[in-house]
Amino acid sequence: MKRLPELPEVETVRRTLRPLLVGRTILGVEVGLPRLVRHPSPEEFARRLAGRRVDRLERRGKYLLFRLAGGETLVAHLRMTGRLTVADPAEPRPRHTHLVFPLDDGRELRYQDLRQFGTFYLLRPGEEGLAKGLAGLGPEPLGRELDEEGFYRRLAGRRGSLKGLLLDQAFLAGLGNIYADEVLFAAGLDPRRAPASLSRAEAGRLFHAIRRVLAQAVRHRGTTVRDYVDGTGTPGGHQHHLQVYGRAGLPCPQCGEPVRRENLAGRGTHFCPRCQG
DNA sequence: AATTGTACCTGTCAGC
DNA sequence: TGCTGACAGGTACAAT
Repeated sequence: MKRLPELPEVETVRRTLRPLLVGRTILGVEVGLPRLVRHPSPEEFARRLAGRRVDRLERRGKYLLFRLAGGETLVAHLRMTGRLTVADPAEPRPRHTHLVFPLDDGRELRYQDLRQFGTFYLLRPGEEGLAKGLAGLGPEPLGRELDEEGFYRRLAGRRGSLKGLLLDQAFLAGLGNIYADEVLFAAGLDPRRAPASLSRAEAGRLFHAIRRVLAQAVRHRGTTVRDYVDGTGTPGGHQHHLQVYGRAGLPCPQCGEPVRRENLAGRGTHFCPRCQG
């Protein structure tokens, strides 16, 4: 019940890393935990990465995309406990530092990951399919490709619960356990509801709650419950604004009823049984 | 075919 | 006090 970078956290990492990395050249990479490098082999990964300049830093769902000169893309996913930070090599490396990318300005990009779940790819143009999760992502919730009407139509025929739906990256890219719960509270919808049972008005409420909650969390620079820090090592501020996540048994901020915690779609799910009817 | 369950990991914490 | 085991959750993959 305590961590995880989701869309707002990854977006904050992108924004803080961008001025430190764009225009810099990656001199090489020290791979301390080869398992994290999914494609190509760790040796080829290091060889092809050396000497590449970072042209742009983008985000897709919870993936960070380093667009490199020459057309290749370094793809990073922080999963649960990954941290990407730029630091001076003279600073001692924190525990669980598994990848180190020296830069041409004398600093280095470090990847730290307590639980070793993170994943890295180096892809040529057209190779996006090799990162399966990335290739299968649904629309960006804060982008323009999705509108209220299209969102409503996509609910039809979906089985399972609203909670499961919001966690499905192929349905919508970027929500994780914290924001799924916060969004459903903001929309006043029961996480156990069947997606196809939503009225047009309820779907509209959900659609706008998703965008409102995510945008607010980005403004707060993400949520830090334990592990998350941005590209400069700074924690986020949205944890002070959580309404239900991590508040099981505490009073609902809206009606005072104790927040309930239940296992749903395989995840701890927090909701107010009165406000989320 | 879509959905559900399990593995992957390690630090934390409840309970004895 | 110190140990054990359950738990946390994003995604790949197996199973249903």
